[in-house]
Amino acid sequence: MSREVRVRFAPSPTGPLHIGGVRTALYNYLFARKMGGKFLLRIEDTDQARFVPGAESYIQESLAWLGISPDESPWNPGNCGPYRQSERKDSYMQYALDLVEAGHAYYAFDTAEELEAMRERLTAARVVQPQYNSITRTQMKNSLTLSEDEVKSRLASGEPYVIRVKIPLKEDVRLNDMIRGWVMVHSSTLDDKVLMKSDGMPTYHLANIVDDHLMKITHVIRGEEWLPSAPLHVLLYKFFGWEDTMPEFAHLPLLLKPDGNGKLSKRDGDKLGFPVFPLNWENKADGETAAGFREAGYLPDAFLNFLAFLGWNPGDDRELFSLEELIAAFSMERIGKSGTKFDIAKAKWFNEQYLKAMSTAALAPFVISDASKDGEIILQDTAEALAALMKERVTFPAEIWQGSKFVVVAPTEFDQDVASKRWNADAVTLLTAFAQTLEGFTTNFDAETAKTLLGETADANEIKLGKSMQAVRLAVTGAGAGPDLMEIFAILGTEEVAKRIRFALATLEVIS
RNA sequence: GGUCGGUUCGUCUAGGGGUUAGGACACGUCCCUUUCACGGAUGAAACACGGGUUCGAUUCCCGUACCGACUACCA
Repeated sequence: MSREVRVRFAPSPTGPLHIGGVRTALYNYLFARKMGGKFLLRIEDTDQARFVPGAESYIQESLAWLGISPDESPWNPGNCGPYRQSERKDSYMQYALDLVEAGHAYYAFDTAEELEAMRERLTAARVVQPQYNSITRTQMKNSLTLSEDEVKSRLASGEPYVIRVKIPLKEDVRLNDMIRGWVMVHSSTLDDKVLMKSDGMPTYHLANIVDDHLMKITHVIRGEEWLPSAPLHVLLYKFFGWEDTMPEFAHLPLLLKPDGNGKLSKRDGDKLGFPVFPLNWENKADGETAAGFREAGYLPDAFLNFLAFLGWNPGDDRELFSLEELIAAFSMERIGKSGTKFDIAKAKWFNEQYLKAMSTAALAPFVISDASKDGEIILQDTAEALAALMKERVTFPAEIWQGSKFVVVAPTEFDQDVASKRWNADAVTLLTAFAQTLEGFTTNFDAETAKTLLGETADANEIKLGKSMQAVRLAVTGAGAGPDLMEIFAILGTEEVAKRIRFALATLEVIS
């Protein structure tokens, strides 16, 4: 029998959703769509202490921005709710108790101090790995060492306790990871992980397995940092008797720092000057902030495309994929095994490609909005004209207005470097004559006409146009470089161009 | 330290017993051009190391080195 594919993204609301998490969500989404299955989102908020208000809505907004919204989630529940573990709290204890009953788990009463003492003792005795396991549990206070009566009375008296999994002494635990193949570990290297915490909440390991089972998850696609605990999870499925529906595992390679080594972290973004989060973030409680790709000017489709290629490739030379195309091309077999260093230059390149492909009409809102921030109200037509002028030469939408606002706001200052090199007698002659020419010109003034007109004026005055061109640009735009000057002339019109030239003529000093 | 995972140009990667080891980003040069970009062309640039298997290993096996993850009543 083949089950409907159901995958989940299960973040913890402990802060802004990290870019690595976004990629994990994306791969889950792509796989679900590819297989005609469902993509669910489950909030893993079992740690009260680390809960951060606002983090959950941040996750929701991030996924919505990218268009990879889940089929089932706390905000649009399916049949397997609730989708927040805190709201499923009551169900976990019984599963833990079942494990105790079956002899696969036990109560432990050790205090934090006793645990610490044990670790110190073991470290002093040069035991390589101090851990609560099949050896050390015989010396601790738990239902394996205490009498049945004592356990009962401790439980009855309300003494705090945890429930720990009882890892078998000698057993090879193996799992067939979709990305890594067979991975085998010996149970003697595993420790008796806490399943139920003393606050009555389950740990990740318990809640995760129980919920994945209850939510009929068929494939667990998650970061490689979970690989070491995967054997424990396999063991838990076995203890629960759920082996026949145990999901397949796929452990994704990690996103690494661009320089040096290690996992990509928030600090890297701060240090290198680019975001490592999808959206801007601010923690109201402690004032912590983080920069987001959206606000930095990245287009969602470009960002998605970039993210998809961090650890996956389609096997051919194509790089530009829409979300639909990613779904069609995606396959788990083509996910790499090794960690991926994060390269912001490539992200910029993707953004440029998508920007170029966008229509000027679609770009206009960015321009209008940026202009209004400068106190300039511009029309759709103007915004589109500026977008047409700039979109092939910028990385981010904000650079359109930034690089072309001189069209709307006439320059009052001129680039001194350019002026000192180019504002010579020839330039002044040419510009004076050109301004006069423009005055009498009333027919259609397009880029082609402007070019002809300027050329004729230069010829008439026996001036080499090439040498004076930058001065012309300077007079009209205030800068020595920028988009096609003739296109700018066409947008400005004869009157405005003439006016600007006269202003420059009156303002700039001629070099000898 | 232990367990697990990984290792092809600076980066992302394709490939896989016999290849001039391919592409993309970034970088250099040239062309286009009124500037700056875009675009086009082109260049430099990689199989971690040592054994083994083999007629032949970058590819398969073993070891070493290096990198990473994990090693909590966090996920």
